[in-house]
Amino acid sequence: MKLDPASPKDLSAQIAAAIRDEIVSGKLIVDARLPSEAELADHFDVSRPTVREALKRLAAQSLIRTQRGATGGAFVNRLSFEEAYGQQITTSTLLLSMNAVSFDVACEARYTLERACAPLAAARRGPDHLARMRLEIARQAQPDLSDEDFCASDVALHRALVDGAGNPVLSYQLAGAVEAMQPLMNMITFTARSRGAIVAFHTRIADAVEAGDATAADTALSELCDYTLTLGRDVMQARATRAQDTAAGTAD
Amino acid sequence: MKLDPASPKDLSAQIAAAIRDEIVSGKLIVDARLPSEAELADHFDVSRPTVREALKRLAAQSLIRTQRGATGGAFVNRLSFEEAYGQQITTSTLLLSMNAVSFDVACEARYTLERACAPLAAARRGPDHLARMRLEIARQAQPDLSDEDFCASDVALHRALVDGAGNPVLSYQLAGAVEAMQPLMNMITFTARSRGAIVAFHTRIADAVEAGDATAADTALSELCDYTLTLGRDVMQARATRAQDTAAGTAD
DNA sequence: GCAATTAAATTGTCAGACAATTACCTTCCG
DNA sequence: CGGAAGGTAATTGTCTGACAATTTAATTGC
Repeated sequence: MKLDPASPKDLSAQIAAAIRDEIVSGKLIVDARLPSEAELADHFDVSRPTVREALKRLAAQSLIRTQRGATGGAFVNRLSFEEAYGQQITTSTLLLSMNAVSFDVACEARYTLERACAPLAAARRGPDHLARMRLEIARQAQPDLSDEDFCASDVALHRALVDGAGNPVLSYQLAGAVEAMQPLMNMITFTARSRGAIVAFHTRIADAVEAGDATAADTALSELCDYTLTLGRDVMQARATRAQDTAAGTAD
Repeated sequence: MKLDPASPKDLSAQIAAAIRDEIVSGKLIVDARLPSEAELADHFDVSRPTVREALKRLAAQSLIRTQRGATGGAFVNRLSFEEAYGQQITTSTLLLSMNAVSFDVACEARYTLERACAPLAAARRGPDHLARMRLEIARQAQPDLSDEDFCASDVALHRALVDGAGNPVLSYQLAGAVEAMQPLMNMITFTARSRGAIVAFHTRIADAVEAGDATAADTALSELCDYTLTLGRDVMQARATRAQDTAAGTAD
């Protein structure tokens, strides 16, 4: 096997890319066993540590799994929706936090996508989805809930809504949009009044989904989006004012 | 640093998780330099190859980048939208191909999300987005275009539409949904008639976006979705019939 | 025939070494 | 004094060889 020595990439990166291509192209099917590390080292004419680094790269993306022992080795892994969810969420979270994405942009993206799911959820949701939504709404009404827990419950409710659409691909795509917003939402300190308003919105959404009323669900989501944006702007403004005051105080 | 020896995970996986946590939690900020491999090996009380495997795992997820030389080392990488796109697309593609997601489900997810972007695109698209859409439509009208190229152009057009919404987070989320569909779409052999119909839909969409008519864009997308589903079902049915004929022929 | 033991294959980890690359410092010459 | 050449140190990239841990399969003993 030829590896381009003039490539800017590491050998392990090249090997990982070569194996990844074989998986994506279908040459290596699910649960197929890769050659042993020693055989791969021979094949690519590199040492075993280099092969191992390549395999770890693939393992990090859940493309392969490894097993020790006589019949062990590296196997092509069936990428589960669960694993894909997880990867999507960490990637989305990092993307948002590292690129200074504004609250407004992230919020718009989230609710735009979520509103798209609402009609499907209204038409197809099962009793379990509805029950999960009601459960989270009840939790959110507890006054002693911390802001973090309130946000977590918020995420859970919205995931129940998305799952209610009954399309796993949609759920997967939305996972990133919904979950990645949580750190941004956690920056908001919810007052008792704003919590009450949000719970009211959630109740309207759940009612609409229960009634199969797509339009009402969409309207409630749209208004919730606007309300969330307002909350976010208030917090930003208050923070800016406070920073200004502090600056004035130290300058004095 | 303590690593759980009873953990089911490899040492390199544990180390990778520990460093990843520091990045996600913000303890290690963008462009911060990690300790050298030798120092990490000391810190975690493992050998350098083990540390390297951990670093390769993180590199595979674009969380770090490495640089050789005196002032080199591993640095926390700013995850760019570009990199995130790429990861999303490969993950989505594998998820669809490995889990036997039906054409219908994938198609519904794609068009549901895309329709959500249409109103924003109609309101905000720049002249460049419109030009890209017109360009791809012109390309699709060429009769000597291969099926693969036709599909690629289709993807490009829809990406232009999504980008027209002017929300990079939305574009990122949609990248997976749109691009991952391409292999599935490539299974469809487009007849001259179906190509003409699709180009007509695309023209309607572009016209609506140009006019800022969100409703018309949504309607055209919705009808295009239905039409695509019909095409897919026809192909599946034809394939099933052919398989049946072949089976009957061999049984004879 | 069955259970216990042994052998073999494979991944996981370690130690040490050298090569390649890059920034920085020193030295020498103009 | 300045600049260029070369040397030096730090760091990652790669290799070799070895041993440990784990799991399956074969073998042996009863």
